Amino acid sequence: MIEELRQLGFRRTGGLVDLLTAMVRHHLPYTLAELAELPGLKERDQATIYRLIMKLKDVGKVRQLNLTGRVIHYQIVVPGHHHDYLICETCGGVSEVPVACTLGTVERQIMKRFGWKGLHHELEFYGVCPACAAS
Amino acid sequence: MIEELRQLGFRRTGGLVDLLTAMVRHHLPYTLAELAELPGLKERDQATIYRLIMKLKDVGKVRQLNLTGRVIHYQIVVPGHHHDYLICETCGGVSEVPVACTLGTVERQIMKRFGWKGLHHELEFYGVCPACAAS
DNA sequence: ATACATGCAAACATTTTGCTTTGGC
DNA sequence: GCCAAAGCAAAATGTTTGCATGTAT
Repeated sequence: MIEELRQLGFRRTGGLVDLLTAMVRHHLPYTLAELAELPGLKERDQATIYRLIMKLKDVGKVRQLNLTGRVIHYQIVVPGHHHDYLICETCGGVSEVPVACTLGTVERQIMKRFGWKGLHHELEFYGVCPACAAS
Repeated sequence: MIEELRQLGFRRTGGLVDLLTAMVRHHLPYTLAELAELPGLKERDQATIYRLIMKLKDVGKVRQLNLTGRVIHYQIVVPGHHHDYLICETCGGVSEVPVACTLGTVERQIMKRFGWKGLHHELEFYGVCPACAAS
């Protein structure tokens, strides 16, 4: 993957390697602050991580998720994988929806009928998780 | 509608009336800054609008949308209406998806099978709008 | 050698809160 | 008169940028 990025003008720096390693491990959404706490990134400046994330976003390797309004989440893009999210409005927890997503057809429909390009989507379900509902 | 809110402990203040009037007019998503520019709200303090929005959110009359990651949008809830959004990554424009949404069944499925309560969802399609694609 | 990446610090944009005054009930 | 809402100003939070230094190519 690093090789692929080098084709795109990236340098093989310690920061890039550490960041990709951390993000690929579970390919979950992370905030900038969470990334800076991950093993291998603890010593790195958040500004550095931020700039790497922006570059990876530009080439489509990272996707930005607006899950909460207060912090931005970032997730590594794994080809063939799609994610939808379940967010608890009480505890703020984020998990993935254990149900297949069927919006690909809608996406293609919009591109074809209305002339949009490069569509992708973000789907979040908000509510109260079982644990919070119990208490 | 004001009457309904009074049952919930709201006072019939000028701010509340002006805010509801502005938000109901087109029932579109607005940022706090945009709300403060709307007719009838120009003279009101943003903190006042903010606190009203929070109270309305608490009772389910307003929904928060995390469309961009940098600013939060708020939209009045109109029973029976549901909205999905098309967001241009180039110009930042927000429009509504002119296609019916079929996620209600998924929602019920998640509540039933996994024990979540009070689910609703937010769906955004991101891409490049026809106008930006042309230039 | 050169250009890009990094670290540190500061600038920015928004959201959120404290406190005093005003106004609804 | 009492308690909540409004207005003003400041604090808090998270994102983004400037600049000097280090490093990959």
